[in-house]
This record gives sequence, C-alpha cells and structure tokens, in this order.
Amino acid sequence: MVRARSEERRADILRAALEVIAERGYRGASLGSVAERVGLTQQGLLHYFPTKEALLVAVLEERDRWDTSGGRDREGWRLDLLESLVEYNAMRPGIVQTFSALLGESVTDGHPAREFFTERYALVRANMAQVLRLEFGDRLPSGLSPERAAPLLTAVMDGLQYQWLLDPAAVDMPAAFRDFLRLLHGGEPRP
Amino acid sequence: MVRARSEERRADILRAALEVIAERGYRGASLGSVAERVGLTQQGLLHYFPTKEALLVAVLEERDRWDTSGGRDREGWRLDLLESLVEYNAMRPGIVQTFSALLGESVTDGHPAREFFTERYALVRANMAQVLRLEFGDRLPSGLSPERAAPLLTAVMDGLQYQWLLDPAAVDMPAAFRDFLRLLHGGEPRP
DNA sequence: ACCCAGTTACCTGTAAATCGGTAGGTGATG
DNA sequence: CATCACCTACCGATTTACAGGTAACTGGGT
Repeated sequence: MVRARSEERRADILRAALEVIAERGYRGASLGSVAERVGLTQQGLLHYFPTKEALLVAVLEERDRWDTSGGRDREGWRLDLLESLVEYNAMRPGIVQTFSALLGESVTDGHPAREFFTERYALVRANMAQVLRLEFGDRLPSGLSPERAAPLLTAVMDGLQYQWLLDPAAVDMPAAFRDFLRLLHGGEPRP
Repeated sequence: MVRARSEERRADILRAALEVIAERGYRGASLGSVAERVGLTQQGLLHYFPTKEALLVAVLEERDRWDTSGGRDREGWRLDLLESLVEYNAMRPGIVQTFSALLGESVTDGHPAREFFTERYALVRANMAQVLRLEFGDRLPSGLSPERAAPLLTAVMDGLQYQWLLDPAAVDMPAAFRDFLRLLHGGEPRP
C-alpha cells in the first residue's frame, strides 16, 4: 500500500499548493510554505515534484482534469449549466482566487503558465461558441455569430470574478452573469 | 534646478517600474532591476522611494492621475469614448499588461494594491453606470438598469484584455468590444 | 567674491532573510 | 536486500533594507 499512500500525499500537496498560490500567487508561493502546510520539509516536497514549475504544472493539469470531467465530459455544456457553474464558483472563492491570480501572473513574460492559459482560452472560446450555437443556432437574437459572442461570454465570466474577488459584497456574481445571459437572449425578461 | 532634476528622476523611475512590473509583475519586479533600468543602484532608488511598496503606490497614483485627467475630467465619459479608449489600449500592450498583471496579483491576500483596486472598481462601476444612464436613460433596451449593466461593461473590458494579452492574434479586442456595445444597444446593426 | 552650513543625490558595504535546488544519508517497507 | 519516503545539511543566488559616507550644489552672511 505504499503506492496509495504516495498518491494521497501528492493529492495533499496539490491541495496545499492550490491554497498557497491563492494567497500569494505563483511567484510568491514558496516551496517551503507549501511543504509546511502538508507537514513536510521543503526537500521532502521536492521528492514528489522535482521543481517548483513541475508543481505548478501538476496543479494546472489537475484543474484541467477536474473541470473537463465534472459535468462537461468533452463537449456537453449547455448555457444553463454555465449559469450553475458560476453559482458554484461563487461558493468556492479559494479556487477562483487561485486561477484568477494565476491568470493575472501568466501575462507576464516567460511565465510558466502562459502557454497553458493561451491554449486553454482558445479551447474555452471554442467550447463557448459551440454552446451558443447549440442554444441559438448560427445567429444570436442580437445578430451576433456564436464565434463573435464566445469571447464576450468568456470575458464576462473572468471579469466578474475579479470584481467579485475584490469586493464580494459589491458584486452579485451569479446575478450579474444571469443579466448577461438575458442580454444574449435578446433582453426580454424570462418566464 | 536641483528640484526639477529630482522630479525628472522620479518620473524616470516610475516609468521604469511600470515596465518591469509589466514584465515580471509586482512580486517579480526587484528594486535592483528597476534601478538598473534607470541607471541607478538599488540603494539610489531607495533614496527616492523608501520601500518597494512606496514605489508601487506611486506607480498606481500616477496611473490614477493620468487617466482621471486625460479626456475624462471627472465624469466626462461617453460610450463612444469608451470605444476609442479600448482602441487606444489595443495599441499600448505595455500599460495594459502592467495593470492586468497587477489586478491579478492584487486578489492575493495582503497585496499592497488590493485596496487600491477595490476602491478603483467601485468608482469605475459608478462611472460606467453614469455613462450608461447618459446614453440610455434609466433602462437599457434590454430592460437592464444602468447599475446592473455597469459591472458587465467593466467585466467585458477586463476580460477581453486578458484574452488579448495572451493571444493578440486570436482576439480582436476593439471589434469584440464593439460587439458588446451593440448587444447593449439592443442588438440591431448600427447605421 | 568668498566661505560656510545645510540639503540633496547618490554611492559602497553589508546585514538578514529567503529562495530553489543538490547531495547524501536513514529508517521503514516489501 | 532493494526500493521508497523523507530528512539533515548545505550551497549559491537573490531579495529588501539599513548605515554611513561623499561629492555636488544651495542660499545666506560677510
């Protein structure tokens, strides 16, 4: 059972890394602080992930595995599921904070997560376009094509997250997102 | 003229700091690298700004002075001016990158720019609401109130910036923003 | 015109901490 | 006995910041 124990440790480490990155960002997250949170020395942590960058990559990969499995299975989104995703995120500030901080850092030069995020966003936009096409066909009520609306949908989700993280009391993220969906639907109140 | 020389140096330092922060973020920007870019030692830089945080605050304050003076004078925005602001930003990736990186970092715990950004966004949302009210009155064509639409408008601008910074070729930021404005206008093509 | 006292604008030197990472062990497990 | 999990002991680089010095310039009195 040494194998299972090891996998468990790895999972613990990734969870701790997620927390520390949320608090300090990637650059500010030291291996030592992550290790301490798991009850390991920094060198003990390096036994599982040989470099800091390897740890980051593992964190990102896990996130990817997580949100391509839960509910979405490849291309299974629908607009109303997006709505509940936003509601779900509104209850998990930790995870949202981690990836918002990481996204922000990633636009700096030579950041190890940069490639990950550019590829990810290309994929997300493609997914969003597909979702919109499934909901509206080739033209939204506004006349926009799904491909043109996809970046906007993505931008709204991200942008709202930042405003919400900075001041949760000032921004009702799920409600604002619903407002945007209503906008996409042509603006009239829904039943 | 010792006074003028000093002010000039300060301005140089702020400009260099802006660059370095764009490249490395605040946490990644060392005093030494900023100083080197101005042709100073790190200790020479500390003569002008006693701590790293003081330098950051000065950078943020300058930005605030800059974009509350140029064109906006307190409350003078209109929607079409926002459009050209986005176009202007699309030609200034450096500045956009600085403040996107800073915004991302600021959501981490105890970040020195956090308060600045929360206050700033409260103000921006209020401004946006006013702009929208000036354009549409108390109800947008979609039925949304200006106060509800303001966070969305803000979110779109920020979110688009991230996508654009990550992959400028994949996202036409000004065009996407115009798409969103059309959405606000009720969706019909404009003359 | 000249000197002197004070301020400004830096520099060198260094303290003190923290960083990611390597080397080489040790003890438990299989 | 071999492997795995993890530790101690380091290392060199880098970080912010403090101390203290120095040269240039300032304005005011003589």
